[in-house]
Formats: sequence, structure tokens, C-alpha cells
Amino acid sequence: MSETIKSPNCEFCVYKSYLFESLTREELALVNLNKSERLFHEGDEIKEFLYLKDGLVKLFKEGKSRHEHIISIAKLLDFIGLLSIFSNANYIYSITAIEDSSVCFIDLETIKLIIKRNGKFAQSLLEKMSSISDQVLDTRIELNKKQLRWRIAYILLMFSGQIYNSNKFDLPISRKELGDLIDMRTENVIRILSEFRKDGILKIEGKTFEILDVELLEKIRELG
Amino acid sequence: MSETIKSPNCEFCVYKSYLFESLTREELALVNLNKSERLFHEGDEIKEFLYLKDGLVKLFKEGKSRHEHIISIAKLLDFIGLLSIFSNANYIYSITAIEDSSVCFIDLETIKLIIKRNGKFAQSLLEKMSSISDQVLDTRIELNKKQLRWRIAYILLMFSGQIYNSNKFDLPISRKELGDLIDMRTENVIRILSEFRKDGILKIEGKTFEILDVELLEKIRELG
DNA sequence: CGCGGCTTTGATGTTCATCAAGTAAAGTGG
DNA sequence: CCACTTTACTTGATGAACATCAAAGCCGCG
Repeated sequence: MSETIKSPNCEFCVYKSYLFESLTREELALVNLNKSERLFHEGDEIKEFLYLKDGLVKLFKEGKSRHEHIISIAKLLDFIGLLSIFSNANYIYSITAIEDSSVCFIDLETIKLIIKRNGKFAQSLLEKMSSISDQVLDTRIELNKKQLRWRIAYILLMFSGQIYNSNKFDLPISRKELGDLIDMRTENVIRILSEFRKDGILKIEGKTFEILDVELLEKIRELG
Repeated sequence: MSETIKSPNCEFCVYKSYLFESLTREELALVNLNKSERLFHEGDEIKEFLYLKDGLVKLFKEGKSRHEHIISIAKLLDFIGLLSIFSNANYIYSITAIEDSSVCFIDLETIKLIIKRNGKFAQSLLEKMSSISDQVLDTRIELNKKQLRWRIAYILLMFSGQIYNSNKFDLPISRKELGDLIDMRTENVIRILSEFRKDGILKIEGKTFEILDVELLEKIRELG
């Protein structure tokens, strides 16, 4: 289960400027009163308006069919929760921690109240939401045009470049989940990882990945 | 080119309740001052905050690669323009009329002003935007899982059920564009249409389509 | 220790993209 | 208005990419 931890004042939060800069002093105080900060462990499900301070979560949809479909992996500063808040679709976005994560929550009703009162804040939300769904949709469109080697290159470079900032990292998800994220079967994920290993692009030991030839991997990603 | 036509007062617009019910009298007057209504002919490009009153438009993205990718076809009451307004992504959504269309425009700056002033309106926009991007994303995910016969069934039923409300209709787009919309090659669009024709599901004469066996088509759509 | 889940590799089959080629329809210029 | 060009449409043949099936090793867990 998740655990609530001591929660510092929003006023001094390093992320204040990212989203809440348009709030009045009074509104910020309101947020401060109605927030909580919690630690989430791997596998914990997250259900509210959230703000990821540390760690890694996955955003996914559970389709009518058996298996989930991962939409996005998000880390620090990303604001993926947005998509799930106003959504009243048939089937809903879920968020789960895939690494121990520290998350700042704000009561959803409080957020809605502030939206009503502060149009500038609302506009900022609109822009962020637009940007996020753009990004998600673009990725999806690109993914479906490209073939499997491209997808693996893409996702490996995402982990090394955007998430861990290192050529060496521990993959936080299973190979099956990796497949769910980039729309391919587990077997093919493994097959292409093996290819890359044989070609000297990767070094793999269980969950530990090291990209040996970044340039080549980028080349694979650039050329469709 | 598009032509501006006489534009009635928003106060009495049948669509007022759909989006603008939360506006104050004063704000509505502002909208009224800053709107224009225009006729668009097939092929005309649309670039502003819009509100489709009649006709049919397509929303698409032009990718880095050669061919456009159609995201959605929209008719009456749909509010697809939303996605393109706040978007500052690398490549942008475009809207083009595929049938002669009548569209109500509102100056973008006016809209932004009202968002800032009227939080309730902003919230309504947030909800609509969420719902639209949900829908678009869901469709895309479903499409990419299913095979070609499913996709054709889906799109034919969309035209007959959601757009024209008739089993007989003129397809407003080319077979190539149909392919762009549901992610398949022109040749395969034609091939499967032919199959359906041979199976007695469809009657096709050029652009004129008639669905003879709706139940069977729905069955194809239900079973992956 | 044995069960189930994750991982890996190989063999096989299906689906679909691609190539090719020909017909019909729709613009275009003389 | 007709010859010409271009664009849309259609069908068939081929091959590549990928899903599926099968089987075996590995690991953690009750």
C-alpha cells in the first residue's frame, strides 16, 4: 500500500512554477490544505489528480479484450494524470507505479473549484492537456507506421535518454509490458533484443540493459 | 474559397446550450460580436476555432512522411476543432471540408479571454477536450489491433449510422482517403469492398454505397 | 518440490504491403 | 470537342513482416 508522508508547503515546492504560477496566494493556500504527498510502491494503483515528484508510473487503458494497453510511461514533471481526470469514457485510464514513486496529490474537488475561479489556471491546464494528448497521439501514429526494430530502438532510447539519462539502466517493466507499450508480441520483443545483442548494440543481463552503440541505435530509429 | 454569410445572433443559436450555456449575457454578447459564419466548399481549409453547423469535415495530421493521416471525420455538433487550438506541437492538426459545410467561427482571442474570465466555461472545454481526445485515442488503439475486414465494417457502419443515418449514402472521400482514415492501403480497401460486394453485404456503384446486410456487417465488427 | 509465470528460441502460417498492369474516369490544352 | 494526360480504381501475383504455436529452461514462491 501507499504511505502518506510529511508534506511540505506548496508555496515552496520546486514545481510550483510549472503549473501553479497563476494561482493567487489564497488559492495556493487552498491547494496546500487539500493536498497530500504519498509514497507509492511498485504495483500500487493511483487514482487521483496527481503530480509525480519522483519515480516512474505507467498510464494505461484496460481494453475490452484481455490485455491492457500501455499509453505512456511517465516520470518527473510529467503530468499524465490530466488525461484521466476529466475522462468519463467507457473505459478509463489507469495509473500504476512501476518504480517506487513519490507523488503529490490534490483533492479533485479542490482542483475543479480552482478551475472555476481562476481562468488563467484553467487555460494553463487546457494547454497542458492538449500538449499531452498531442504527444500521446503522435507517438501512437508513428508507432503503428514503423516496424519492430524501429519500435525497440525508440523505446530503448526513451529509457536511456529521457528517463534514466544513462546508457546503462534497469528496465522497470517486463518484456511483456514492453510489448504492450509499443504494440508487439512478447516473443518479438525478445527476438529483436537478441538481434541487437548479437549485433553488439546492446548488452543485456536480465533486467539490466546497457546500450553499447548509441549511434547505431539512433540510426535505426531515424531511418524508418 | 469560403464565403461569409449572414450570421444570426448567438443568443438564439440552437447550439448555444451545447457549449455556451455557462456564459454570462455579457460574454455571450462578446462572442456574438467576434464571430462569423461561413460556407466552406469541398477542399477548403479551415484554420480557426470553429463550430460545425452543417456539412462534413476531416481532421488530419500531415506527418513528416509524405502522406497525411486522417484522425477523424466530423459532422454536426462535433467539436473537433478543439484539439487544434491549444496545440503547439511540431506538426499540427488541419481541418478540411469534405462536403460543403457551414461553420460558425469565433475569434480565438475572444475565446481565450472568456476562458480566463469564466472558469465554468473553461471546465466545460476541458471536459469536451478530454472526451474528444479519449475518443480519438480509443479508436486508434482499437483500429490497430483489428484486421482489415473489421476496419472496413467499422467505417462503413460509421458513415451509415453516425453520419448519414441511412443504409444508402455517397461516400464523401476517395478510397485512398478511406485508407488513410483506417490505416490501410488503397488496394486493400478496394479488395475488401469487393469481397463484401460479392458476399452480398454491399452494393457499390462508384461513390454510392448501399449496405444490404447490416446485421452481418455488425457481426463482422463485433467479432474481432 | 512443483506450480505458474516470465523468458528464450525455433518452426509454421497468415495477413497484409508491395509490385505490376490494366481499365475507367476526370481534368487539360489545343 | 477531341486527343492527351493524369488521377482514381481494380485485380492478380509475390514476398516480407509479423502472429501464432510449440517446447524447453529459468526463477521465485507457497
